[in-house]
Amino acid sequence: MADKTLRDILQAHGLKSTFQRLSILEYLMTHETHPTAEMIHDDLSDISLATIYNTLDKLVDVGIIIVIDTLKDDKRHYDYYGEPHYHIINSNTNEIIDADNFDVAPLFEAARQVSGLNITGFHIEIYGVDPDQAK
Amino acid sequence: MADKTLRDILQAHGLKSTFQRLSILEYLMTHETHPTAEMIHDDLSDISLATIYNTLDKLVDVGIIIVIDTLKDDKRHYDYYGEPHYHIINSNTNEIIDADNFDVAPLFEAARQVSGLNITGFHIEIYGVDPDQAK
DNA sequence: AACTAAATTAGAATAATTCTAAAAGAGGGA
DNA sequence: TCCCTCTTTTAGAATTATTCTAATTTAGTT
Repeated sequence: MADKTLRDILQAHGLKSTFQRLSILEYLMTHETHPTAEMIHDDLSDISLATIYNTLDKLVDVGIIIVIDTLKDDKRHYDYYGEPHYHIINSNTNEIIDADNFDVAPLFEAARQVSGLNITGFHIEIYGVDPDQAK
Repeated sequence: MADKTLRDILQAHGLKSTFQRLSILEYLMTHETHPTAEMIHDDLSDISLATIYNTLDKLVDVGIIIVIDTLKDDKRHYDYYGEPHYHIINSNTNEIIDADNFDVAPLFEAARQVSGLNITGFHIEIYGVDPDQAK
């Protein structure tokens, strides 16, 4: 992961580059674990927890990452959002799978028709269970 | 709203009928406000806040209602889930619109293909802004 | 190199939600 | 109808993820 690229991403969204932001962004881009603020802080322990939260908020605001807060653990999980995608959550394990094999255009159009709004984004979570488990 | 019907709904999901559960369920069925626990407690002030939370958890567990916790206000909102539907959120006002003009079957099939899971449910939030507002 | 607005930080504060343990109630059976 | 047992309700305390504060440091520009 070239440092240059990370700086470019931040700059493209109007964010100053700092050691902390570069580290956190790289962390999110290279981990598929959908971590919480605390999990990031455990691994990047030189960065204060306040900065972890501040930075995550900023990255969410500009759309670089998104929040997943529909898990049962009462914590916010974060996900690098380079390309739009949806989430499949295994209710047996709470594992989150990224997927993009679905065209959201018809859904956007349906939402526009109902609401009259300009659609700007979406959050989709699909829940499932292991096929051999009762529920 | 016949009391009988409310009891039937609870019973069909294996929940005992209590005055508190009947009141909270009726409240959710007759309000389109997607209330928080606190909002429900404000209106049903004879019911303790602990019971509001306990009951909401139970109703979510059996699938009678669902949680919406992707708003910016850091509170959980609850929604009667008589029929499956998705949510359109106006980012200017945080208003939540219920909509069902979209067939989720293709999305379920896509998710099944990717994950191999038995799909059990979904949460969809579509975000939009008023057309005449920049963003 | 200096300047200024923005970012970082430690620690305190907040507040939504959960927990505890005691009292009340629901529903089934006799 | 009256127990009986298990579940539900409750007030208030406890928890904890997240936010706030105010002082320090830093990034990016002149």
